[in-house]
Amino acid sequence: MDDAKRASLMDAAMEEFAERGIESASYNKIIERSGLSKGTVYYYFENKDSLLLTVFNEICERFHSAIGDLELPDTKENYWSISQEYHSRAIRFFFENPLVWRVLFWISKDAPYMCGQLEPFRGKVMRFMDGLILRGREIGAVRRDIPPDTIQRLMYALGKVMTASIMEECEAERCKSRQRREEEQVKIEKFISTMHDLSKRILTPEGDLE
Amino acid sequence: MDDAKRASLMDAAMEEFAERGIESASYNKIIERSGLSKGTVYYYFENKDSLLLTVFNEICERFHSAIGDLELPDTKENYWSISQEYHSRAIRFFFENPLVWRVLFWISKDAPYMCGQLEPFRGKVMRFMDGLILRGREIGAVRRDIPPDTIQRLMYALGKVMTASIMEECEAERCKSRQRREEEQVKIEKFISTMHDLSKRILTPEGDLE
DNA sequence: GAAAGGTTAGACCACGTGGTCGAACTTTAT
DNA sequence: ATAAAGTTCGACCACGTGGTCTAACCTTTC
Repeated sequence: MDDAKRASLMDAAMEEFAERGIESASYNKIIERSGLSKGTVYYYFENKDSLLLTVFNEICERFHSAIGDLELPDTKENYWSISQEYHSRAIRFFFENPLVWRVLFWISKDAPYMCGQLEPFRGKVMRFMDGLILRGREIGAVRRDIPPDTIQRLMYALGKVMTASIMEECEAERCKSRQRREEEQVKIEKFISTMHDLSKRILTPEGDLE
Repeated sequence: MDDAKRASLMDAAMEEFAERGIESASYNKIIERSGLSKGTVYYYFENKDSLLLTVFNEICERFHSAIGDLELPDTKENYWSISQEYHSRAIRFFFENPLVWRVLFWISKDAPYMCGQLEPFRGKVMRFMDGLILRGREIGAVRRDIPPDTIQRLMYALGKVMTASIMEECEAERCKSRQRREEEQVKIEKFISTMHDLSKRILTPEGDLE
């Protein structure tokens, strides 16, 4: 498929998905937005799901390359600095790609709808985080009295709520008082440390609480 | 409207909402499920939204009367016992009304769709929790470095993830090994204390961490 | 008993949806 | 130059949706 066409289709899909969510997004509307014809789009993507798969894959790759390589920690002390670095990179990426953030936000909501088809791609985005938590358990940085998958969900929920809060706040500020970029950076800085504090509090095993 | 008819409509609506979520629920399907005719239902509820409003109101009342009256705490020590009592009652209620849990789950997802029309009713369910957090701030039981509404969202997310986890777990156990009710109670007991521990960790102000 | 008002039933409508299809156009291979 | 393959187009279809409307049916009132 022609690069320009592909790009305009991806953009249209991202916008539609971001605005209306995965389930509510209309394939017809996406096609309309892209400026391509129905025949063309259907020629390459038999339905909305297969298009979503491609969009999601692209998102995952962008995210993955934005995070770069981070090694799993091998000591407790190591754990927290790596965890913080990860949070830091992730939040910065989302700040620079708000559309991606919204699409992921919706995907995490509508997840059951795709019935696990997205799992392999989700893996790319989440593998590190999942692995981090498991490793944390092994080296004693993460509590063991809560099942790993519950911990994972907790951390995703934490990330989601906190990121949504800070993004909304900055969005609002930008609208009304067009705050300077540096101020925003300070806020993000503080946000990251709050995130870090929270995840540390939640994860630390009983005995290690100071 | 006839009581029996009203009840069958409410049941149908609850089921449909619980299964498919608020947005995806089909008013047509609800009507069909209820066994009533289109004319009848439209005679009382002009659209899906107004039906949802009624359903939600009923849920709120049930929840509210299940929780009963709890006073807001006036000391730090008081705070945690009341908070735990609230969690305990809420989780027990949801365990006894899984359908209600699912509907609320969806509503919290699809909330923006109703554009705040549900707010006054939500108030009934959440007022105590919201008030508790604010009071906690005042009496120094809850940290002040995170805005109250972010804290609230955090606590809802925490409750949602944790409740979902425990309910899924019990559901699964029930299916495969038909575990005894007492075992389940023990699990719930443990779950409540974990919830309590988590919320305490998250909320406690910096200086007060032991 | 008849008129009036409240209630019920379901045929009907317009619309947006996902999806198909054949004809036309473009590119490539022979 | 011609045939074949690849691509594009948009009219078209069946379906489920929210919602309307009239004719009939009760129930109450006079």
